[in-house]
Amino acid sequence: METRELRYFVAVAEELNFGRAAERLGIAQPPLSRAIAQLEHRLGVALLIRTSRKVSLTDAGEVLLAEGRAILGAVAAAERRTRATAADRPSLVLAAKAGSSGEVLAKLLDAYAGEPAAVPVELLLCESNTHVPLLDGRADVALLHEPYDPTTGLDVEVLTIEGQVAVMQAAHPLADRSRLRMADVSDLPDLARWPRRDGTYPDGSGAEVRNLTQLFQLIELGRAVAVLPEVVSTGLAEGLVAIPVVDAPQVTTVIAWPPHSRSRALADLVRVATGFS
Amino acid sequence: METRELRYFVAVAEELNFGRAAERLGIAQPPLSRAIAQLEHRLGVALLIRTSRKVSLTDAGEVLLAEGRAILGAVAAAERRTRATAADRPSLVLAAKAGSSGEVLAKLLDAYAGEPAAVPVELLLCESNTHVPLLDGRADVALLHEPYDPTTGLDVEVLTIEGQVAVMQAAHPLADRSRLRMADVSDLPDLARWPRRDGTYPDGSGAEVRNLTQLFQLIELGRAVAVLPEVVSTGLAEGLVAIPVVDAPQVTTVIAWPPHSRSRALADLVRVATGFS
DNA sequence: GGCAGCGATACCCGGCCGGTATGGATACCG
DNA sequence: CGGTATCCATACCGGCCGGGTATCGCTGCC
Repeated sequence: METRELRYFVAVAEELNFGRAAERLGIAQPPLSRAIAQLEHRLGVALLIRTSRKVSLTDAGEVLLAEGRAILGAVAAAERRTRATAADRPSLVLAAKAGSSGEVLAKLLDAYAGEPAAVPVELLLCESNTHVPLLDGRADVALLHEPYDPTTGLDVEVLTIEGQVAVMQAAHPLADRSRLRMADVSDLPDLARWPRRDGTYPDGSGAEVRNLTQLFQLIELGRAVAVLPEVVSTGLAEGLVAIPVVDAPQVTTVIAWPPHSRSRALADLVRVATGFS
Repeated sequence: METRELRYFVAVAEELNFGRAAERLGIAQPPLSRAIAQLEHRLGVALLIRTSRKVSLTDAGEVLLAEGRAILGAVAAAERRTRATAADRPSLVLAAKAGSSGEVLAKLLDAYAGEPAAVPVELLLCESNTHVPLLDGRADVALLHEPYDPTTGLDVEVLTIEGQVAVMQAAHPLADRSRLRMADVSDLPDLARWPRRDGTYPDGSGAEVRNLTQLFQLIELGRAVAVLPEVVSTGLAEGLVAIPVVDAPQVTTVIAWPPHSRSRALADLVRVATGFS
């Protein structure tokens, strides 16, 4: 199986339409049809079900779509890492969620900068999905938060473990409580909703949010309530309160990197990061 | 980057000889030279240093070799899994070390067989490197032992944690001790040596072993001593003794599977496995 | 200095990838 | 119910590129 075939198949599987897929790939439709047919023939497996009006995936096609995406990401990452090594890139790229982990991040960068063999660290601030740049090679290392970020396929070291707090306007009915339980907040009509892994949102009446900036804006406007790691309580904006949620799942901040990394700088950074936990 | 190019590069990087690599690939040497040159040109990166007598890898080449191996494994795995799905393979393939984990394995298979939606489980018994068939798609799930098997890039659940025992002939000088420390055994001249990840053996005078069958034969012949998980003490052969090594690292038996697996049968098996821990 | 080993270069051929034109099936609509 | 738009498959053609053979150039080594 060539990556070209995988690129073609993934495009068709995502578009479920040969014409649009061909356009996206920058080729004409007939060669694409032929390429997919050849791939199916060589695998001896039907990947797509074509009616003349609709294209859908077989079970095998679903599997190959998932595997293919992962492989294409790995190939892109391999190219980037190879080029970065050749260019003797004198910097580490660290991915982190914008607005989150500020304290840990600052301490980490400070501590690492004091290392004898420290190299410049470039920050890649993500809105969410902080693990993605790690998988496709745009970043060398990332700060992730379990259980919210997926860490499958990565090497990780735990940095901090913390409880969670409910953040809301001081005027909120619950704002005078000293502690809360999940049951108190889980049914609130204004509880913010985060997207699931597949990008869809769970049911509910709360605002749909995609990142922390957005979320805090809504909270300050009194339009949302959210349960967040307790580190956010430091430096909370005027008029907001943070109330411990005693039975919320613990949030683990981890430093993560792709397996079989061989960079000295990365090893140093991880050592420093785990050192001051 | 096409997988063809990666196959070619990995072959050359492993052989460090264009002629042999070409032979291994089943093509002539000149097209191989050209393909590698094109790959380097497209990447804009030197991967190999050729003197007319010797080929060696650049740093970038080392990186691409590691990444390339992983990618080729993933591609092979993707093909196998796609075909397996299409064939509606009614079985799970479970990889385990031959001779190890016998008890856990039996309990697991029994418990799973009692599930309502159980499918036949095929066993793939490995001499070692039990994780390899998982990465290249020959197995769906494996029993691994940390810290001895690498689990990077896999999803795992812990099944059992146990101490280790030293196994030796009853006639061995240490055989009458009731407990041992690592210091007692680590310098024994007949301590069996396991291969490292790269296949080479550490220095020492003990026998070089590759699997448990081999090892037990040597121990029964009085030619070796080994430190093994305590589960081996049950059902030990006549004339052998197992003595707890109190400060040996704990061995964790885990059930591992490739990330983003979507099989119902696998999910059931994992649930059953973690259920009776 | 001759030789053997090894990678690079030169050149040719055939297959395959990609293009255009067109056919066939189906849903939709007046 | 016929016309039409949509969409995938087929047919056919041309150019590129991957693979082959022959050969050269370089470098240790006997």
